[in-house]
Amino acid sequence: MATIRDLARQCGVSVATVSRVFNNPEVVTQETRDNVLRVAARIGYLPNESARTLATKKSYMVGLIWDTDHRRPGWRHPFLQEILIGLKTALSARGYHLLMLATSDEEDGHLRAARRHNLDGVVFIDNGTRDPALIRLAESDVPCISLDRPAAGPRTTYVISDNAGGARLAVNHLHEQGRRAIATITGPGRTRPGAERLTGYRDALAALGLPAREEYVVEGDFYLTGGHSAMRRLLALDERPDAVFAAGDEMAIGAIRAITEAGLKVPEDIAVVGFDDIEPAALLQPGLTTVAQDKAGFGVAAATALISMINAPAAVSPAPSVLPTTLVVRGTTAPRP
Amino acid sequence: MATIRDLARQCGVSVATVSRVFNNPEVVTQETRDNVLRVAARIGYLPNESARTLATKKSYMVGLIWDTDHRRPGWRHPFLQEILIGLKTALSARGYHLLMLATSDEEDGHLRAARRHNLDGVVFIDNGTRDPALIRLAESDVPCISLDRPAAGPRTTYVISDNAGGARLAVNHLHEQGRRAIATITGPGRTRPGAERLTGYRDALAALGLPAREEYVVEGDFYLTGGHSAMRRLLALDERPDAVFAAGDEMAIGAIRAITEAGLKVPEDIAVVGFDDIEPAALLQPGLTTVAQDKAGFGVAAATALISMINAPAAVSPAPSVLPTTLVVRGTTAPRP
DNA sequence: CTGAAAGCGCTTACAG
DNA sequence: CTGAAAGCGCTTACAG
Repeated sequence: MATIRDLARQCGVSVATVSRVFNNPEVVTQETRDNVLRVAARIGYLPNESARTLATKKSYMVGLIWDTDHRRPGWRHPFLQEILIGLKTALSARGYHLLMLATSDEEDGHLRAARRHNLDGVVFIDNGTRDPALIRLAESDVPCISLDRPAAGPRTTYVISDNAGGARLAVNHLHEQGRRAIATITGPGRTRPGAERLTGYRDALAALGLPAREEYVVEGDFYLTGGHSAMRRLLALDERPDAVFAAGDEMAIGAIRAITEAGLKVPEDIAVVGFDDIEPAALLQPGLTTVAQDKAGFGVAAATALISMINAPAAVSPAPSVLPTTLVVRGTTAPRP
Repeated sequence: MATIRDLARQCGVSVATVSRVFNNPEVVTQETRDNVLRVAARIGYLPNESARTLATKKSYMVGLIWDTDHRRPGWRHPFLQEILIGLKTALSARGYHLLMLATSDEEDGHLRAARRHNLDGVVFIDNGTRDPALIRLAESDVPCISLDRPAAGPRTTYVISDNAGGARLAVNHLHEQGRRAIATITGPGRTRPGAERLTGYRDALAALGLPAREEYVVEGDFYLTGGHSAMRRLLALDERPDAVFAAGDEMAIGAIRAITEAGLKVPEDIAVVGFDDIEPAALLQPGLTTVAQDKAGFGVAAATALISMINAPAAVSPAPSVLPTTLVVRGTTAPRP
């Protein structure tokens, strides 16, 4: 591997000049610049990023903390994967690489990794909000951005969907279809998206003048099995709902299964709306009507906010980004017969 | 940030000794070792990885090349994601981080990135075999491992499933169910998994003494739409098959849809077997019988092979790993009525 | 516009 | 077992 010294020697200039050709080209004459570039290409010179990082304190690497240890079931993953791809693409476009950090069980493990590797910033994805290691990192001076979950710190912000707005879209749509007994299967109450979607559900009912029946609110877990058992509870009610808003597609699919098992039909007897628009939603028969999150938007918003923090002189946390959601109508909703 | 010099000063030893405490502890006395460690913890000393890499040429980072540009449709992604998680976990366990490389359009882009970042190795996932940039990298002295696709080079190997064996499992299972008119929807012929699964299908038919009818072999594209149209072709045959082996779950799902649309039933009229065991396979109704690939095994095998190459002195490519497949029986196959 | 020199934070023979 | 010194490959004031 040719070093900057080799290149300088072959060009008959100092290493400082070679360095300038790559980092500050406008300061060196056209002639030397061309020459250095030509020789560099010929001998295959490549700057050593470790040496650059050591000298500049800038790694152009962003850490990704994705706790893949607790192997949870379900279809949440495709959602995360799309976000991950969007993030990587957006970061790539601005010259940053993404370093997937090894999981660590020490409380300062993530922060240590960030410092050791001179990471310019860190992204959290699919992590618990209460994880002490994340809090530690978020509260440090390392620029951080959390996806789909709130997080706070001097140089920390987050990107989240308009969960309440999406829930209102779902309820309003069901109402337009003539449904009046609209139940909901919620996410875990402790999660931000779970809580916000429930708020949106309640607000929409109120705005429509529909009664708020507490027996129509059943808590799920964002997974298929939780949706299934929640739906069974709803089916056992004296006054069966004619529509269900499930706060996640997986739960919606579990609910549909419970409905079918009970000998009822979707959407004729009970209409179902989910949340997320994961890929299988379009492939089921009937297709799942759902509230779509802007997955690519997550990546772009996260990259933009993170890089602006990285380039900002001191502690400034941009406001959280709230991404709009859209309703995707498929076969699990239809006008009430 | 405390440096090794700060730490050495506070401990009253040389930086060399501090370095040894972390890299070669058995060579320093218990006493100094304990002292250095204690002070290090107190002042929060963290070794700078860029400096270490510069000095040692070892980064403990493995590059991941995952071409996410060509946004292909479908359910292939969950499969890749599970592999990715397995890989990351296996690498983490051995102290390696995974650097997701920015996509590049230069032919030597990946190789340059590997060299610039002092990557210890590189993993390819979901890339075309004929990509010149990958060939360039595979033929370099950088240890490389390709997942689910063959690749060759002085320090390159790959991990792949026993595709032919899996296909035989599928055909034998259909035969046991009393099916005799067994068709197949293949993957693209140019792909290794596509070609091998077709071979397995043919071999199994021959071993069972069933005739090889060329009209029962229809090429698909690994995606839902390809499976759908391939199935329509099969349904149009004079002698309709009573079973289909689709070389991918997505195609199987497309095939089921086509069968249903034709007014036929799965598995009564036509039994269907897929390949991959992607998550939705278990969630459809009826569940999809399929040949499962060992997704976690990919990650472990890849990490093991890669690290052994990294630690091997010179050019040695371990033999490719071939992972066994297993049949997962669900609702889309049943004895012929 | 360019060069000499110091410095980034480590590791590792080489002596002792 | 430990220290002094050189070296890894860059960047960046500071002079000129």
